[in-house]
Amino acid sequence: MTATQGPSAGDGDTGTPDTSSTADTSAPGRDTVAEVVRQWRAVHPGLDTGPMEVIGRINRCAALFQQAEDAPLRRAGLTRPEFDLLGALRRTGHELTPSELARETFSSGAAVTKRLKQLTERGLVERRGDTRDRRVAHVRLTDAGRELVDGILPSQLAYENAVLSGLGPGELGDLAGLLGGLLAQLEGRLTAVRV
Amino acid sequence: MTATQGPSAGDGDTGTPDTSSTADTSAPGRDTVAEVVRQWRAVHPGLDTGPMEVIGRINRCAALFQQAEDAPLRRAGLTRPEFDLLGALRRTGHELTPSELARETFSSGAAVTKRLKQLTERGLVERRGDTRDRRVAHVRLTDAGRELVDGILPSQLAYENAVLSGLGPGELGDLAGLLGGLLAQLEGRLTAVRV
DNA sequence: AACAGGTGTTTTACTCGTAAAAAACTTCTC
DNA sequence: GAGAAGTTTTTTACGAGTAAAACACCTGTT
Repeated sequence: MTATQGPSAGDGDTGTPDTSSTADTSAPGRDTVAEVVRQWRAVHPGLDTGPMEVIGRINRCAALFQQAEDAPLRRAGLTRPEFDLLGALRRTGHELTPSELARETFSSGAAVTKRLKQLTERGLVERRGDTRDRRVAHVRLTDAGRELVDGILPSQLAYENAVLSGLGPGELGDLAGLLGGLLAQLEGRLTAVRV
Repeated sequence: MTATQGPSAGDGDTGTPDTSSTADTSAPGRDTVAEVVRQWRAVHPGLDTGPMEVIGRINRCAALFQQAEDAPLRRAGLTRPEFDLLGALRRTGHELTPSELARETFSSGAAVTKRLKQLTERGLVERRGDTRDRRVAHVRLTDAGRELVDGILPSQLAYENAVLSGLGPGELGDLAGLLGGLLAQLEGRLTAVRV
């Protein structure tokens, strides 16, 4: 979340008139980001804090989600990256090579190698070598692996549902739409942009 | 981003009638999350993927932001957690104890200890012991530390601005508002909820 | 005053991710 | 075909975070 946004990111007051924005629904509890933004502005009065209020909140939300979702997974003896890997195999429905798994889970090849080693030892995935190209491996879920994923998934979704229960269906749809637009742009851009 | 959401999180179609949703159109740039949601639904037709589309996108956006923002920081020789720590000192404007820094940056005490060690060696922060209670330390920015933060901050904000430039000011405000509401609830809830 | 219990900070042991190099192959080119 | 160049996966070395224990110190009670 970058010191820029610290723990919190201001509500409403984004430069746009609050008129349209769901702005400060916030009757009861302002979020942590608001305070951080306030502090930055007190120190650097000229600052344009608009981006900070979006990015800071996204980062903070992500951190809270991760923390929350780790718990149900831990009960199943899995870490999030492990579940990501198993989930990729489950949702694609077919075998994947380590490289494909790396792409699919946004992690490095080395990390995938290590996770596969552990998951194989636990009997959740199996591997077989490619017959044509002996460099590549094909990884698939075992029955136990598939059952584990299918067992976790519903409770995971139920948990996510509970976490978002504060939002009405309209807000949820709005958020999904806005985030989808943002994400499409980020994904299209960040690969091409000189970082 | 949990295997649940994998790399991408579907657009629209959040449980709300598709009428409004950007659904699958897929014209130019669908985001990665959409494909993952589609895959999950193909495998588990009954699934309520609404929450996934929000949480998956938030997680993915956060990952992309972090990756993008790391670059400018690296140029200054700092990691994000280090910058978070310095930023906390800068924006509060006064000394903080290690525990306060841990709270402020959402990290563990042990992590703060290690970072302080490095930042002290680099001459960016200083520490002094409390005179009344000799357990506690007080940490403050050195001149070099303050200058470093102030030097990085504008470029960091400019960078964030560029990254979000695809959004109109209205959308940006809407997003900030919705996220603020969500975050306020998460922060109010997740501490009290039985995880 | 002594001690039980609490708090602030650091240390220890360990896990996990990463970048870079190494291995093991394949494919292209001459 | 032999060797250069590229690919897929694994290994190695290391940096960074965490949980739990250890330290160091304070405070309230008796």
